[in-house]
Amino acid sequence: MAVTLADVAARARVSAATVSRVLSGNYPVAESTRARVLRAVDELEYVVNGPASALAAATSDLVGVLVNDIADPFFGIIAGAVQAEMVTPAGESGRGGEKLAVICNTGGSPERELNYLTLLQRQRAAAVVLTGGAVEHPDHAAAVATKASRLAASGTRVVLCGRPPIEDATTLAFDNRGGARRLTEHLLTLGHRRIGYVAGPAERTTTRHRLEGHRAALAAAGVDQDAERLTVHGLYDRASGYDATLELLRRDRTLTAVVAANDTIALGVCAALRDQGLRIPEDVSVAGFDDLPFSADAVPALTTMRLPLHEAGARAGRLALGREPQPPGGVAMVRAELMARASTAPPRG
Amino acid sequence: MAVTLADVAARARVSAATVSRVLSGNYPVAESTRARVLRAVDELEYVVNGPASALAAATSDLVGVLVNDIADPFFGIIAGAVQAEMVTPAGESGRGGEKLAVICNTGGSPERELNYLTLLQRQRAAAVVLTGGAVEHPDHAAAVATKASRLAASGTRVVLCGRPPIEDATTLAFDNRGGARRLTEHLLTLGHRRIGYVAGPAERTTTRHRLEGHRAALAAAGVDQDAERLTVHGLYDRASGYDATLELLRRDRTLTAVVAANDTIALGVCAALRDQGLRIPEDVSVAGFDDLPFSADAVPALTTMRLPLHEAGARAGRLALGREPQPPGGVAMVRAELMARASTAPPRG
DNA sequence: TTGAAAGCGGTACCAT
DNA sequence: ATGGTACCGCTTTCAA
Repeated sequence: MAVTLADVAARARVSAATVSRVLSGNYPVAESTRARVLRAVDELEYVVNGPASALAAATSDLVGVLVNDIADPFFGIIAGAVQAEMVTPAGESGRGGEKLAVICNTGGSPERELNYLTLLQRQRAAAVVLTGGAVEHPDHAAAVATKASRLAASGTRVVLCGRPPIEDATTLAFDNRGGARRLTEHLLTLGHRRIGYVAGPAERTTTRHRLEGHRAALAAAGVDQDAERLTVHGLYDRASGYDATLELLRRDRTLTAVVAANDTIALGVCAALRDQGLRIPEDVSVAGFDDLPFSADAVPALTTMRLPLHEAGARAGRLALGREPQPPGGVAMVRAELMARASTAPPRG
Repeated sequence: MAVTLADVAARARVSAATVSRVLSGNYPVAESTRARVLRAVDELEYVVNGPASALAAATSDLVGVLVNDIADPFFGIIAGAVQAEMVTPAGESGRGGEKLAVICNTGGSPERELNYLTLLQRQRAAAVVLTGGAVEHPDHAAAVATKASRLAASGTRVVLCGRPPIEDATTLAFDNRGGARRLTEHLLTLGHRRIGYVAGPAERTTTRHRLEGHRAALAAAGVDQDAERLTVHGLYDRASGYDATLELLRRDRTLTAVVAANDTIALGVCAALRDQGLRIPEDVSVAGFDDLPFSADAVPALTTMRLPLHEAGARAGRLALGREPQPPGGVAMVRAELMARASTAPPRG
């Protein structure tokens, strides 16, 4: 039905082997035949059969990227950066040098995560990049580790981006704990003492680490007696931030600051505060995490920790392709940077 | 190296053919042997070789989703909805019924778009979903149409979501023109007469259609003499919205409203207005398009046209899988809904 | 209901 | 430098 290698070979009056060599460009071929082959390819509009070559070569040009929520720009930015690394640098042997980044949306579901890993294993993916916080349930963690080892064993590179290291994988770990700690320290330095915290889902590594950093800062300043009561858990979305804030205000109307586990939550926090007639930052200062592009527009007074998502994604992509040297020990820490805007305020009164 | 069908067959004491039948579930197999096979599969932790089966069956379980900018939630929402349709409804023949959605980020580049279409053709994708506005350059349009036909000819379903129809593809066209028209009509009804417009890149269908709708509304109200001068083009991002707004104010400081070609631009517009000391909506009303989740938080006073992105994506996914009947004529129009918030204001003075 | 065997379209080793 | 040719692992007639 479709044009095959053999058709091209016949037209170019060479063997299939030669055509294959021209196309993959990993073997010397006389310039004249090479030209003849390429012309035949063009004339016949030949397109390589991916599955066939993946089968024969025992490896495909797919790279899987797992994300928790593709509608969240946090993951969009990372995924986009990974994918951007997949295109061959200009000037290469133009033909088919690219990998195909497969972005898989797990929705944060452990089952779907494993499911996608299986799917990618089935596709004999060249690499898999797992992004974002991991679910901490022990069974699931073990299952993921097992799958990762199996993938690694079958030649698939495994890269983690934004979650704690596991064996057989290269890791770019985000400094969630340190970032959160410094964020809260910033508020403490401004004089805030009653600080609410809106956390993410309980069983996520990002949730736990950021909360730990926050608590550590409070403890160091000796103002952590109310920490438990001033923490509310929810999802990493706007609605949760909104609801959690109402709950926080119910528990303590005298809060002077609220820290959100990420910027999306922070937006909900701000909306709730506004609806309660509280001004930001005059009445309540708000801090977030990630510094997504719209954060500053949404709330000019928002203070956030900025993670270099684009760079992290790009690096993860290069690691997945084996284009960048492994970090020492297989683990690199990605630092977070404080974006304290001028309008962040000390507590009122 | 890896476990193969033959290994499973041997262990289950059946032929490879039988194992294949059990796994694909499209052929009667005795319950007893079926159980035996499945047990062998589990024991050996067998994972189907995707490329091999794609080669033999001449079709793969990949579905490509092309997006212009994966970091933009507009596309994230659509892509996520498409992907969500790929998982088999619970209760199905659990094993391997799922398709793998491949989200491809073109970055709005025509070359990359074609490139990805080739890549997907090479993978023998089961379907391809093209989302978002199309580039209008005639050569490129022709090239895309050709590729689409070729894909369709080789059994790949082609679905368009948010762009104008082409042959051999099923289309969900967004009502950009009508939506934009109604949006501007809303502002006119409030009494606005000097309305600025921040458009997207000139060669995009979405850009042109939305601008046409805006102009049509102005013309119908007889206030389009300044339309040309009050229109500034840019990219579909925040920075462009910011810069364009400064330019608009330079051209006419007495504007009472600004319409942005999408919500992301609208955020930049708002930021610029704020920085110029103008209040929203007291001094200048702002309207956007798409109503992304964060819009209302960012600017409570923002008026937008909401496109049902999630539903559109879900539907596109079902069309890609052949699970939903073709719309009559192969083209369905997706309506936009006006989200006029209470705080939208009539012009000052 | 099950098995045998011929491909599917490349790849890569071995010759020439 | 080029050709011949065994596979790669699964699907799918065709027979039994």
